[in-house]
Amino acid sequence: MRPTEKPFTLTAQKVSCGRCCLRELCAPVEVTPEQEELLHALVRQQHLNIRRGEHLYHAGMPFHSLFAIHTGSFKTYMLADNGRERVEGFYLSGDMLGMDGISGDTYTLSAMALEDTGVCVLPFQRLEEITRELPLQRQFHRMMSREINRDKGIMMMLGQMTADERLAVFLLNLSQRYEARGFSATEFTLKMSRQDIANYLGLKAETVSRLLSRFQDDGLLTISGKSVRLADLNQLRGVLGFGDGIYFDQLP
Amino acid sequence: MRPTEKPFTLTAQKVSCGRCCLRELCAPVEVTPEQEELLHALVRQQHLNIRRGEHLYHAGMPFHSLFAIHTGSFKTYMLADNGRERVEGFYLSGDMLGMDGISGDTYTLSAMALEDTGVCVLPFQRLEEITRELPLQRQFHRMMSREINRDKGIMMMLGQMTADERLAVFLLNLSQRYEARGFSATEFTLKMSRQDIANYLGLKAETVSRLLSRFQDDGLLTISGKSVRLADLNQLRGVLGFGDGIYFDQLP
DNA sequence: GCGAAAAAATGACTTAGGTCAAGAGGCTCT
DNA sequence: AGAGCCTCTTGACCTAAGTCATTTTTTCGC
Repeated sequence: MRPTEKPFTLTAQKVSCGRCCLRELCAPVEVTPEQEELLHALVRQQHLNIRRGEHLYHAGMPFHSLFAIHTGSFKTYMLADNGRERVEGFYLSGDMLGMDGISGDTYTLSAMALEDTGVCVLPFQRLEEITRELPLQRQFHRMMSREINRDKGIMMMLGQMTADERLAVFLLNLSQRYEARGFSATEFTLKMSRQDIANYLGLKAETVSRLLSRFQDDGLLTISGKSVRLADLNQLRGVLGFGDGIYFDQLP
Repeated sequence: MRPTEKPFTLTAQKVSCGRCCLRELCAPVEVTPEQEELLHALVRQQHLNIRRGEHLYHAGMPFHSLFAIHTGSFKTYMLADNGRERVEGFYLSGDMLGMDGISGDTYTLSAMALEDTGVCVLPFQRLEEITRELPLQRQFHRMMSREINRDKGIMMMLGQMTADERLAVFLLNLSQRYEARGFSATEFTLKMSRQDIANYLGLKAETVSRLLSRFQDDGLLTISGKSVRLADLNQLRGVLGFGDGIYFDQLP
């Protein structure tokens, strides 16, 4: 999986840090070069590399920072008292992670890397200061609200959709997000296990397996292990019987 | 349904506006009298009375304000393209409404009054200014994050819980929220229809009806129309088979 | 306070998705 | 490279919750 678009020059790479790590935060905002430098300074401050299967943070850990995913992907999940796990979301490069921690002193979710990853650490206090100084406060609030609306979309799904609708929404959403990152919208790798997908969708792994096979039989997609090729996006949208998109308010 | 605690004096009533409308925002923060006056000015600016069944805002309407519920309660819901409705939440007095609108220029949900209500209008731009000036920015972020975590809780529920667990969580959550507002934790009125409860919980109205009857047969509660009396909170918690509380991170 | 209309309760029956079990690939670690 | 362990797939069967239909209760407009 690699970008289908222009490769980065060295200068572009530097810019890409603002555009990539923090793109969710400052996407459509105009900042002066000095302000941009301020942001870069924040981002550059601390990088982390988390290996596949390792945690970026655990539920209950003291909250100090948000994280911008530079490369790789994460799942977030919570563990109920009785041990039931619930996968809350999948986060790709450019997504912001850790907003669950803002409301308290600790994170409420755990974040596990689905592959080897690189993240930028954004000390929250400093970030609050910067968003206050730069014209980013509104942007920051938008970002949080987007997270709220994303969750509303998932609730819609979990509350009302059938199993095949859920899987279709999931695939279309991934497709859309990869596309927004310059990757192919129709061919990508599922970094997460069937079990994780199922859990996220409120289903069982067997059901996801069966549905993937059925979608393949119906010519909607080709799947082999973790690699999917969406053969017919429109037909896949057809599974929903109506427009999609509202379900996962993603980046503008 | 009336507060079980001390009645308000006139002065208390004035204070109560900060404590009631905005309690979610500034609950544990110490503000100077002048700052408090600033807040009150914001709150006093515009009041609305919305009658049962009327809307406070519709999905798609331009976003300008948040709303603090002074008295009464609302449901928020979204309508999918195909007409399916999804109830997203129930909001009681003191709750903040409208955060779904922050991420865009319009509200993404609709908010309908479940009874005759009074709300304070909080122009968002002005609110952002105030939270920046007063030491409330962090509080405001907390409030938004709480909304995020609340949704995570609902997702947990919709994704993994059985019908009776869902209903038990729902009732316990309401109980807790009424208690936090000074009402009885065990006797209250369901302002919303069975249909709304069912929709919110990802069930069908018939299932909710049957479960309420079964809970009554099992001695967990007494229900008559819209009035519930939770007879045995612990037994109700027992339906969950484990601790509750994490599912609906409410006010501190 | 009355009658129409909506909401709620209840019963009979159906079904989508879960459960359990067994086999097939496909990674990882030496 | 090969053993062992996951993860995935597939089949057979089961059950929780949904659907549909009917009755009862509540609500609301006049």
